[in-house]
Amino acid sequence: MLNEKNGDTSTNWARICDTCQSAACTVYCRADTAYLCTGCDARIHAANPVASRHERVRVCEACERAPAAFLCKADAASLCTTCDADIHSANQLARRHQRVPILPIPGSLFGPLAPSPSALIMTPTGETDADEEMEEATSWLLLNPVKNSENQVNNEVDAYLDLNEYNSCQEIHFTDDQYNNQKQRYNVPDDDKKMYGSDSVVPVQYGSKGKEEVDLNSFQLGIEFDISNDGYGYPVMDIGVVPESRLSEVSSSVSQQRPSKDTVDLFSNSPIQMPTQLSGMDREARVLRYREKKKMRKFEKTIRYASRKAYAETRPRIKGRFAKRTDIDQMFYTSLIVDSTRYGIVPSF
DNA sequence: GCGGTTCAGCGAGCCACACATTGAA
DNA sequence: AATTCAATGTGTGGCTCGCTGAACC
Repeated sequence: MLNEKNGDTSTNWARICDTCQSAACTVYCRADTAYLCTGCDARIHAANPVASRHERVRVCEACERAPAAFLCKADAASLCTTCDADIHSANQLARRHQRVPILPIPGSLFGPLAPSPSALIMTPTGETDADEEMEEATSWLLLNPVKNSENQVNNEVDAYLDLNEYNSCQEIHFTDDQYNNQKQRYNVPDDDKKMYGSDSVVPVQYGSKGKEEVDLNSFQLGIEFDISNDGYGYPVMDIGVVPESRLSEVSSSVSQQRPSKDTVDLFSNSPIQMPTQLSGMDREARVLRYREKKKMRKFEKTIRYASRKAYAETRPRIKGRFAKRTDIDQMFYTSLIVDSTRYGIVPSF
């Protein structure tokens, strides 16, 4: 994974850090035109105020060789333009994956790198499991006002699809300036314009645009871009109306990371528009995507205690089951005896 | 069309034990 | 009220096995 010289594109090995030449790079610094590992990034960009302003972007999770330009929410992965194009041109379903531009990491924060956007999608920073469950339940319940037994399944499918597809169903055309800006930033091939346009992925530039416009665009798309304190911009999906009781509970912890108030107001004041008619193909694609997502959701697992995970991973097993350490010791002792007798060595304990 | 066989995929259950939680002293 | 201690409950990952549905004869 690491046996690769910098700049060598002949292999699929991950690019190694330009500085330490040992660890796999995790970010790309445009100002330095350098790929850096987490440690070197923190060290270099904490050196002085000028360096701390360098904009960095994460490295593509697929090829691990180029700066990530887009975040695919369906795959929960940060991808460079090449991998994004490759992966999302594979089939119609993949083509419909929603992707959002990745905003650069600000230089103001140091220490451990903030979690990757993809990780944030899975378990957004600062959110508890209860928050996620609430979001999920809310996203389902709010969009399934009528749940009778006869149409429940269809309603669930439709509602879930509609919520997620709402963005992509809209005819969104971002301006050439917007597109060119993003393209210039991430070297997006011209061919991708149509692709991203069809996917309704609107590059959002916080630097050049007012917050109000961004919010408007985000609402139109149903995407709320979260510019948290760590500077990562990532979309927060499926955040609907939060019950006030719960909102008050979570607002203190969440308020620093997302402008949830705006979302609540927008959604509560503006009824969500649902697509009225779906063509056969469209619906089939939606159902496929629904199943795909549901499958993914089923396998999603949140680790509550990392320490227990670490223990479980190091714990001895017999046929997959956790084994008593005494058993393992006994096995070790037995094997040792066998080996010892084989080589004529008598163990002394 | 029906019944039997084979195969693949999926999910529940199992295991030990560190750690969290709870209740009593 | 605060602290300590013991008892109980929980969560963790890899493997196996049984169930189910599809495919085939």
